[in-house]
Amino acid sequence: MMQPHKAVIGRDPRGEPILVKRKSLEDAECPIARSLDAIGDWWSLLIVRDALLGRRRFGEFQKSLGLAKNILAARLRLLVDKGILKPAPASDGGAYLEYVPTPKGRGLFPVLVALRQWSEAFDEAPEEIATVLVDRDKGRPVRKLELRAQDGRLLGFADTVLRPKQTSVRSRRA
Amino acid sequence: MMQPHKAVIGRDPRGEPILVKRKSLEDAECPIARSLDAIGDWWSLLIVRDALLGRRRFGEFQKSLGLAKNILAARLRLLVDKGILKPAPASDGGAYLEYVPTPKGRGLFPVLVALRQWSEAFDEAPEEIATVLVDRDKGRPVRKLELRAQDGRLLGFADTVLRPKQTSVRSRRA
DNA sequence: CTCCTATGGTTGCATTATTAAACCAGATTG
DNA sequence: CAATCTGGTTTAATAATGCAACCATAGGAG
Repeated sequence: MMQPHKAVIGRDPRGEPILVKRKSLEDAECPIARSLDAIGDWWSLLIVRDALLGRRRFGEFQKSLGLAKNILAARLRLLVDKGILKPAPASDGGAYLEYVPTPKGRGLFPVLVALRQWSEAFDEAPEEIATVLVDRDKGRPVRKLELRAQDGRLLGFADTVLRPKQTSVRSRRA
Repeated sequence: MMQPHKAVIGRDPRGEPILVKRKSLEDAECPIARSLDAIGDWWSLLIVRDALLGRRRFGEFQKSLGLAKNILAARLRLLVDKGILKPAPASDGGAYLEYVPTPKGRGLFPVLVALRQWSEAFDEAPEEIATVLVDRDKGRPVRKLELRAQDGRLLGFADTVLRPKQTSVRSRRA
């Protein structure tokens, strides 16, 4: 069985095994690092995207993404472990599991929208993008994501600042 | 018994075997896949985060992130290639390069905010998150990112739909 | 029931990526 | 001009990925 974050990376001069984790970000203080620890690999977010588009079954994901089946199996296990997908018996009475996004999984929607809009704005070949995200009611493209202050002012990157939380005597990393 | 398997997928002009490479997503039609092709690995987004926080130099990134120097060098090259960072002579007159975010790099700000807010909302140990993103003027936490329709209605995941773009008559590639 | 096929994986193994550490060149300091 | 700092590259190891083979279960045909 795979042990994702532990490995012997070598022996010291006395032959002692040196045990080191693959860099894991799960106990970082930075929330961005923490989120990347859950979904920061090549495939996880794409699986979540597919799940939010309504795909549910192993074969659907595999066909849609074209990734190796062992990798897909490992990723699905990870996403289930992290509470992003939940396994459920097949809704059509079939014999196999379905993988359904949890609220935590649906909570990634803004992340996916942000990535989409970044591509739309900065990609070098935007004409190759095949889809548009539209408002279901009116069928018109959505606006860009907006970040606002509590009083409603629209905020850009330069209008924000990262402040240490005051709850404990932690050293600040950023 | 299984035959020894060689993952040779072709031959280059000199007859050397072309071997399996990592999947590239750069010509996907999905803009999320396209963005992940640029910044979808373990470290790139964290480097961008650091750059947006004002870090500029190789040593600053390395100390902050704690990643191997060869990996950092490779990632910086990649981010420069993708137009996310731009190398510039050191602003303090020193001899080395600085890596400065371009507009495309600053355009990742909403992605970083979305990831941060996802952690804040769903992380199992949110008390370990050390910082808050605040409005610079008032010093108060920002609101959650908002997705709106063109007429201003606030949109959730279920209020949107992905629509195929109307493509030109000509290139209807399979 | 047996054979055949489809689905949903696991296993084996070659290749690639990541890592820590050693090394190195140019710039800065003593 | 030696020592040290900065900014990397090289080396050698482990971990992750990709692909095809293999397997287990379910359903249908004969």
